[in-house]
Amino acid sequence: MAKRTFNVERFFQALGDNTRLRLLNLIGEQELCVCYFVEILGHPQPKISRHLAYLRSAGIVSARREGKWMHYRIVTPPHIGAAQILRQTLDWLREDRAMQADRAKLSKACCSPEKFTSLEGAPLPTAITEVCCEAR
Amino acid sequence: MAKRTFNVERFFQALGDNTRLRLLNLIGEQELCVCYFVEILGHPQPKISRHLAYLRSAGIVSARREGKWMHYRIVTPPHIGAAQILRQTLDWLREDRAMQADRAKLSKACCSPEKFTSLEGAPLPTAITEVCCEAR
DNA sequence: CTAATATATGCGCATTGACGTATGTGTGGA
DNA sequence: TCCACACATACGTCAATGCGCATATATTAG
Repeated sequence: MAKRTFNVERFFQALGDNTRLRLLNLIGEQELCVCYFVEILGHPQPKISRHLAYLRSAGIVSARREGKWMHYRIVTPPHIGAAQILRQTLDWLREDRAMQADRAKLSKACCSPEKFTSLEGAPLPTAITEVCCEAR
Repeated sequence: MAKRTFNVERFFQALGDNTRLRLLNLIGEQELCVCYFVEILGHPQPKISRHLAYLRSAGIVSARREGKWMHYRIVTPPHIGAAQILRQTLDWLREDRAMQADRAKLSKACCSPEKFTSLEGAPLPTAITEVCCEAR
């Protein structure tokens, strides 16, 4: 399914879109299902889905199905250079105001899911579960 | 002329094209004039020029006129994150076979300009002059 | 089997990007 | 002043991309 040969052009092209950068920023070190992206970014679901497909075709994320939900996580690219660049990009995003706001909203959604009716029944992200909810 | 506000999307989009990566690889730490790109890459001059303009619009390179020649060099982006990513990208390119071949061809063109009639009279690159010709 | 939910994909449209070809612009030499 | 040279830009074309909207697919519940 996913492209076999890692493509440098495709890699950078995938990073050349703000929506996709926001998605990557939200995923971070965890595994997230699509409904969170839709809720946090406030964009129509097909748009989110297509951007995730783009990231997948570029070999930057992978998808795992769990029942009705699709979980996305960041994949370490086969090339060391690309891996370093991806990590550095994520570090860079972490310092951005708007990206921080996105992550804060995600934390809130995980800790207080009652305020996000669209997320009722949605599986919690992998790592955020502890990070976020143990802190309370 | 060049875009005032550094744009992250534009930055990555600029890196998402092999021709532009080859140009950046050729420039490296030096200053090169357009005729070298045309000669080494073997692409039509307008194509090279347009890609250089793209890189310039993305704030990745800057141009300096010296007589008839335009010298291009890599600019350090204003954002630390972007600067690191750009440097890492250049390091990554350095390890690529095809990119090494490009640089080798450039060295040859500088050391033996008599074999590259299109480069007669062209100003030598800034740093390659010593690096390449002192070694012989 | 049917319905509902979560997600993916098809379609039409507008924008951008890459390319070749032709032409414009700036500079120095005759 | 006119020409040659180095480079940039305009134009037309075609492919890729992004988007909204509608619809298809997969899975689970009933």
